[in-house]
Amino acid sequence: MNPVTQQKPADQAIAADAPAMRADARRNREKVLKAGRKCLADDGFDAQMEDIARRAKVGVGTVYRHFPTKDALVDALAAERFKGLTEKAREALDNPDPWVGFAEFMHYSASVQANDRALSEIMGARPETMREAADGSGLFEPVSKLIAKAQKAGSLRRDVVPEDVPLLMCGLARAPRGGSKGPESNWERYLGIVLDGLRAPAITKLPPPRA
Amino acid sequence: MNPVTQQKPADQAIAADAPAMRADARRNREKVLKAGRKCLADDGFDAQMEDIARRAKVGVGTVYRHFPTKDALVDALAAERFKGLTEKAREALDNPDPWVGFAEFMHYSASVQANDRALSEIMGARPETMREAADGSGLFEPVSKLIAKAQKAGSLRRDVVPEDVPLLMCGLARAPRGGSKGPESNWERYLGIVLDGLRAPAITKLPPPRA
DNA sequence: ACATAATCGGAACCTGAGTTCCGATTCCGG
DNA sequence: CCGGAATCGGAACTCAGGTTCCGATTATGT
Repeated sequence: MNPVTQQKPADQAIAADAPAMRADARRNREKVLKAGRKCLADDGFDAQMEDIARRAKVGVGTVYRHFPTKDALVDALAAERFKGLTEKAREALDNPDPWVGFAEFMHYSASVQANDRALSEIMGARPETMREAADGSGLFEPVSKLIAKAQKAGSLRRDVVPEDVPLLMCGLARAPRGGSKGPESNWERYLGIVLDGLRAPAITKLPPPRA
Repeated sequence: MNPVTQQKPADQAIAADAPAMRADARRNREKVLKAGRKCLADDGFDAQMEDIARRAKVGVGTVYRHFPTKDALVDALAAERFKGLTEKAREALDNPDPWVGFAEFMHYSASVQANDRALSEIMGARPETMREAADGSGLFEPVSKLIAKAQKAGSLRRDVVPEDVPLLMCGLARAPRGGSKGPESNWERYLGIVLDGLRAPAITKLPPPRA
């Protein structure tokens, strides 16, 4: 209504680098991030802002000063995790054995999700957020190379395409919490099965990927 | 406070068979069930009671008369689905080729989940409900036999145990909604990979299953 | 057709959780 | 050491969505 009403910058986190952010502010920002990591990892998206604030020993208001929205906080932390994935994918590219590199990446990816419920929820139920975070961290490129390399070496089945990766990671995302409740689950068994399914030569013929 | 306060029968659906339920009541019950199926399939657990009521052309009160709680309704419908799975597993046992029978069961399981968001959410995020529904429908037994048979025939890897099935189904649950949003996703590709991973002989050694 | 009781419908209520607001507090340059 | 500005904290607000309530409606036995 008011002509000067300004939109909230659509969910972005408040700049962390700010030319001159007061020292206590930066300190609190870190505390919020750390608390957020822990709470979101434990309770997933259900984690409550108040819990995060309490754990950070800070008022809710402070949390909101740094992250205008719960989603903003979640996104920020998701971005962190994806950066980690991307880094790992790059490292894996250096592995002399392309298959081992690929497998290591998958293992890392699964284990991260097993320890971070929020991440696994994003992977499994929020394609939007996931796409953004993945793009933002440039995950696609190293993963594509990883796949191409392993296929050229003849160890990865020929019919998987880079676009399958989100799908695979989603499956992995779900598995961790499958049967039992403990954070320690049987995800490594599941991963083992999927990896064997990804080896060359393929037996089951896959339908063509849908855009 | 009042000494005669009576507890709500802990989430059970109201008996459907009732000795003498009024005809319109039974009719409405059906309408609610049908609407519930559709809404839950589309929106998962987020489906709203009012939407269900509206779709059933009925008031919310009526929904609550038949199902004292949203969970009760969800449970009731989950039970239906699990009954279907169990039936399919029994049929699969009759297949002359144990591997084909097993694969068919997995395919059915995945496709049901691809078309029912609520079911896939239960599989992926509510071990409790899932366990109950599975036990209630006796799913475990035919599945165990299916596995044993396929292993004896030498087509299914030796190191999978019946307890892995929930895990596998969870992964399948997640995959459907992986990358894209459309109800039609690439789940069949994912299933193909997992099936190949389940074939004998195993390559990757799986860690022992955790209770 | 009538009485009675079960059933219906949907407005109103309640709770939980994200978000806003503003007086109190803390930082930092002069 | 001071003053102003940025930051903090947490009470209060808002809103969505599950659940309850009760007068109106409708089915069923006689």
